Amino acid sequence: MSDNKNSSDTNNEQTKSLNFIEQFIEEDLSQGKNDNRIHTRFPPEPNGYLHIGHAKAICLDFGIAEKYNGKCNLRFDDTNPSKEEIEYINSIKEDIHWLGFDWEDREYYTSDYFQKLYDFAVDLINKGLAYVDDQSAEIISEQKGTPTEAGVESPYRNRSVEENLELLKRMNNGEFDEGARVLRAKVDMASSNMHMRDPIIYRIMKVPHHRTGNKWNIYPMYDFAHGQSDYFEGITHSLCTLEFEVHRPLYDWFIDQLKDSDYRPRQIEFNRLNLTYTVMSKRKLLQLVEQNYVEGWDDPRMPTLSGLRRRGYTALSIRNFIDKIGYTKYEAMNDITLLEHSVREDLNKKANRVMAVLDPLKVIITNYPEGEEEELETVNNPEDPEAGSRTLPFSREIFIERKDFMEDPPRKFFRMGPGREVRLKSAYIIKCEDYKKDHETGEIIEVYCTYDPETKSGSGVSRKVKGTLHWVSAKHAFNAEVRLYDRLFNDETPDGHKDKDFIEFLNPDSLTILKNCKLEPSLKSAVKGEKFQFTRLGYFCVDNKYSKPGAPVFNRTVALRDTWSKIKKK
RNA sequence: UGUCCGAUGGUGUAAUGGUAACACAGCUGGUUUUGGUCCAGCCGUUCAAGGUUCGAAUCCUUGUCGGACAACCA
Repeated sequence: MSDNKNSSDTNNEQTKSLNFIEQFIEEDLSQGKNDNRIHTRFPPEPNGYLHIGHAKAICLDFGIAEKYNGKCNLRFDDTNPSKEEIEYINSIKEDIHWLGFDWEDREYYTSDYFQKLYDFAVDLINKGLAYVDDQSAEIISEQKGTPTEAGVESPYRNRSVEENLELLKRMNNGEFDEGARVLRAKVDMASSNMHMRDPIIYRIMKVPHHRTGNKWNIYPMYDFAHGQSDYFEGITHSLCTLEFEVHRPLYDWFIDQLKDSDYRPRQIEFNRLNLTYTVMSKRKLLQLVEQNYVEGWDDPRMPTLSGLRRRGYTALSIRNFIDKIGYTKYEAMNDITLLEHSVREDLNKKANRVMAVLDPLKVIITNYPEGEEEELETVNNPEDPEAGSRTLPFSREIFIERKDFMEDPPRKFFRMGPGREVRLKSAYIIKCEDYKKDHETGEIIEVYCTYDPETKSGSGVSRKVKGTLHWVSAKHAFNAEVRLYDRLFNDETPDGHKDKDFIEFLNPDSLTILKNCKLEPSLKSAVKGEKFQFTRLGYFCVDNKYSKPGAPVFNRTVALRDTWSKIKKK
């Protein structure tokens, strides 16, 4: 099964209304801006793994380029060598490809532009638009003012061009300690926009960079690098999240000093992805990893792309989900059930149905000849005729799900109980004649049934019975580990409480490991990443970390919709 | 007491001056050898008040509520 197969879902754009970004772009196109060229970029910082919120940006950046016959660059925003690692770069590239996008040969790094940015800084100094400030971070911060009060100008603001040039050179030579001096743009300390109050554009960091080594002792701030990098790359539309809206005037100010034509990237901000029952900030995800609340960035409970992939989510289901939630300027909270719906929708069409009993209860069919066995045919996927069929071994002793038997069942329980008849899926109708119980513990040990040989599946003889159960032949089943995942948090907005830390809302039952599951023999050869529907239970995927050849470990991606559990609650 | 940005069912989006639509969730019921899938049905006078207009979710004004902004992070 391929994750990246495009279905018609992604191709019905002609009937779909444009989002506000596409509208802006089509306006620009109709006005002939940038010679009708469309060029976007996805600019991650390589300081963590990509999560589903990044996927929203990726789908937009690459999607817009695809839709309008343009290009999308991948650019690593690597301006802070103290936080960034090559491991992250590799995972980011893998995740983008997995989602089904490609940047061809346009893999760029902000560090590629360090020299150009430095030259631009020198240029600003020469124009009297930048200065070296000798004050400490604390003092600079105090002088910045507040959103309602203007800041005050630094005493170093009007140094001579020569002195500024000299000091910048010495900063970069490593002659000063980290934090001793910074380079600031000379904009407006009284601006109502805090970002315009003489922002810091270079700081001293005596840290080797993963690409430039020890060449630099000063590194540009993000705000001094990002907009210009877009400009250097000829980006026409810089799409980013809402919080950068207030940065836009500063980016424009820098480009004003830099540009030599009418061209300038147009920044458009959209809402970030928020999901119920999870957290999305990289800082918080990093905390979950570092403090071992999860097993790593790719823990199947994480909203990271590697986590979702390991959980069994398909790339298409994530893309469809993102398509459904849309892009607006309203800070929305998206219901996780829509993501779950998207993966069920995709897997329903693609995943073969198989027999797996997670909590086994033995059933002995007393009138089935001892030692006899037969192969019963079963359809692989009723939603996909192409999927064909296979056979299932059947014999006198089988396992059913413990929950499918009740000693004293209520009226609406359509499963097995004393004297009741149920169908075994793709096999026979059986009737419960008796059962053995451990009176100490109350545990049901075995159930004794008779089968009706006339009711074999496909024989045409079928009485109406209310329930159909999944099962595996005891003799042919093999034991496997199955991991049931639930939501990582039991609160809708774990990081939305002012007085409580999000860690307090961790769901203690987010992972249940079952070691004694009975699986049909065909599953023995399942390969890493392969996806199935365990009949009546949910969608499961072969774990790519713990599985061994011949000994697959299964992750539950998502349970099937469960009407019975709702009836039970009433 | 600042600047910027928002507000349409429980949730997310659409309607771009002309009958408020779609999806998810929830609730009914039907089909079913998965209590799955599928099918049918139910669930909103668009934050408020004024204005413009034959006509306003849409345009204007004022207000209310929410978010962002004061890292040598990105």
